Amino acid sequence: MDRGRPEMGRQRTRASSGRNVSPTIVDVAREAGVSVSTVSRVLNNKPDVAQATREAVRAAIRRLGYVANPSARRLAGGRTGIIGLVVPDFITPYAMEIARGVGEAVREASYDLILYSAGQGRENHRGEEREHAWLNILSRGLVDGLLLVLPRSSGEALISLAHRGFPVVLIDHRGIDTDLPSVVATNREGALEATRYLLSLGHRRIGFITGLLNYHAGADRLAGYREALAQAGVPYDPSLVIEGNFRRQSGYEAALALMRLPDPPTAIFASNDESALGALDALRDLGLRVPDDVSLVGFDDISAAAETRPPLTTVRQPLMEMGYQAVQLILAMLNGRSDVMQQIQLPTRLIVRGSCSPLQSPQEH
Amino acid sequence: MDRGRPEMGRQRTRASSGRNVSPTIVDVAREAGVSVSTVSRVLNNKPDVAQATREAVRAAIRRLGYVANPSARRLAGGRTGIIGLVVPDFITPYAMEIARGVGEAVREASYDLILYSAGQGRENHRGEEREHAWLNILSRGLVDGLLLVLPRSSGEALISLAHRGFPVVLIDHRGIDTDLPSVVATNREGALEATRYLLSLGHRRIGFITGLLNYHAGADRLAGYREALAQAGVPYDPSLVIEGNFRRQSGYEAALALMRLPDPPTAIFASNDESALGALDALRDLGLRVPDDVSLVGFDDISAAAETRPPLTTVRQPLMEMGYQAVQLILAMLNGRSDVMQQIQLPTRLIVRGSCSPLQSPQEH
DNA sequence: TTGAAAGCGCTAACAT
DNA sequence: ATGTTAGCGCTTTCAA
Repeated sequence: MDRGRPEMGRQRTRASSGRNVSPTIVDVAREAGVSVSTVSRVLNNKPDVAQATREAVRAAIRRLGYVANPSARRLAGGRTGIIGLVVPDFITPYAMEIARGVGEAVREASYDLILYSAGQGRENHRGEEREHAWLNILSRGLVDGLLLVLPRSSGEALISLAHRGFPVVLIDHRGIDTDLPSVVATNREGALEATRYLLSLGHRRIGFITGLLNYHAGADRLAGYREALAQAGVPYDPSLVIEGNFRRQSGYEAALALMRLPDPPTAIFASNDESALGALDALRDLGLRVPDDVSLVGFDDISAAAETRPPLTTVRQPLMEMGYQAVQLILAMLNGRSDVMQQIQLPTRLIVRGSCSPLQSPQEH
Repeated sequence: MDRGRPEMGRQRTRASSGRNVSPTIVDVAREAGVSVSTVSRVLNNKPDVAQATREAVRAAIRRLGYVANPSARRLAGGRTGIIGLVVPDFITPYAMEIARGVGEAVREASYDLILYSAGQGRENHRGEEREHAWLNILSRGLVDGLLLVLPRSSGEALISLAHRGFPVVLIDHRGIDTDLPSVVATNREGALEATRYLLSLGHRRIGFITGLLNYHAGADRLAGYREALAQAGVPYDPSLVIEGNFRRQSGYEAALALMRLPDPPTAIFASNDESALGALDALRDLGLRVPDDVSLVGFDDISAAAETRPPLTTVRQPLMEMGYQAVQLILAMLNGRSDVMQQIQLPTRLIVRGSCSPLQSPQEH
């Protein structure tokens, strides 16, 4: 078959034909009177380009309003300058607070940020499967590195991604046992401090509303609670521990259950602010006053925590800072230091506001 | 120069050499024993593929865990199946509420969603310029269509994008005078209704805290306020109108200024809930009771509005619905109906809660 | 119904 | 210091 002279392609490229929709690197090259490689070089700030040439190319770029196509860039093995952030949803303040820290750090580093929500349907059926597909998609085509908040993907998928050399950092990861780079808060210590605080106020019957216990954060907070109790010599009473799921509604129901106990607690520690907010609603519905009748402590310090009545005493988790640090980590990896295998742990801090008061010992009356 | 037999390329492609990092279409083709074009056909659900072949390819895809690379896809002129949403920031409930509606609609249509924040620094220096660059980037490489909330880009850039045939829908756009497809709420009518409500309660001196007046939403709400006043025969008093910027802090300051007037208003209408929240703070700091001493109305009905004390009477803007409708619009465009040039306008609705009360006419005492 | 091959816009060897 | 060219993974004519 005659396929000779293929260089006389039967079809002219779009770029070399009439007027174009959007300028390409070829247009810039022609405009500046140089080759595409030279344009590529100045685009990527490579050395070995004469100063005059460099400026001529820059001028051409400006004249044409040229912006490089990131897909083509990545496809050809280059960088997109974009970092991806995968969050569980676009709604909870928790995730958005992290996104804020990420956004700030990313901007400082002159990267751009793209957000993707893994499964708007929370914990639903195909959530993990879809996140799996997305890891693939994002990592292969769109971004230079990936930050995952509360990843739901199986450790295997993530690990293989990372082992392929793709930069990944986990933020507040769940029970994935791996040595992937990650950023977490001192959940156990935070819960320990909060429980001690309640103990120091004289409380002995302290209700605990758990989070999802298959999350590291959930399990660790429960561990901190138990540890504080043990250290204080207060026996652990399983009936005071109600399993929740971090959601406001579950906090409401748990608090109701707790206060209907024959011997109800005098204080409640919720595993996060959202469920503490739910507990607050329940307490109010029960006609109980906070902190007079029962003390309440949350975890996270989302902005709503300061605005409840009374304002919520809570354990602050440095969400923004966690996002910020995660970016620093991934930046290091992006800059070749693939040896980084750090697990950053950031300290929590008890924020005392108005939702707790000393126990009024009934026997003293 | 001898460049004969180019088919004996001196370098084997990565895909055809040893084991691969991530399976490509070539791998799937080999696995299924067909050509890449056939794989592409089944990938894109094209006709003219034998049922048996189609299934064999599907099986191969499943076996390999293959996921198509969207960058390559788009570069080659295909679809990515991803829709982009550009929001002013990741924080304000306003934008996130819209994102929620978008997320829902997008999922229903089996598309995926990517979020980008145009200028986390709000209204800052290079905000518009950066958004411009992003329009280019997103539209050329990453997504099939773009939804813009409160676009800050010059109309020109947007229009040229749209004229190139790229699907764009504006949500709650600013003063861009264009006939691009867009979704907005009935801002003027909403403000009209709210003001009438205050009027019906007997209020005559109604303070107004504006939003940014270079936003359509801001200007239209002011217009609605003035129109209601005019219709009721109440003279317009410029000293009762304080310019704000939609932010909580500006609402605080405006309310302060309003109440320090020699003849202060008996009711305040803020251009959005966030500034109404700020006004509420100011009123409280001033020792004024809402609604007894002064009535207050907001706009938007963000979720926090129902949780203030007293709960805020406000004009509900169907934020989620706006996002949802915007997706329907872009979907229509994506499906070839490039004739769609609709301006969807969604109705607002007054939500009466506890922050307003009838005017206690002092002269009747 | 299937396959071959030409691009899409870009980067990275490899030449010069 | 600059140009040439071979891919990157995919879609899409065009042939068979």
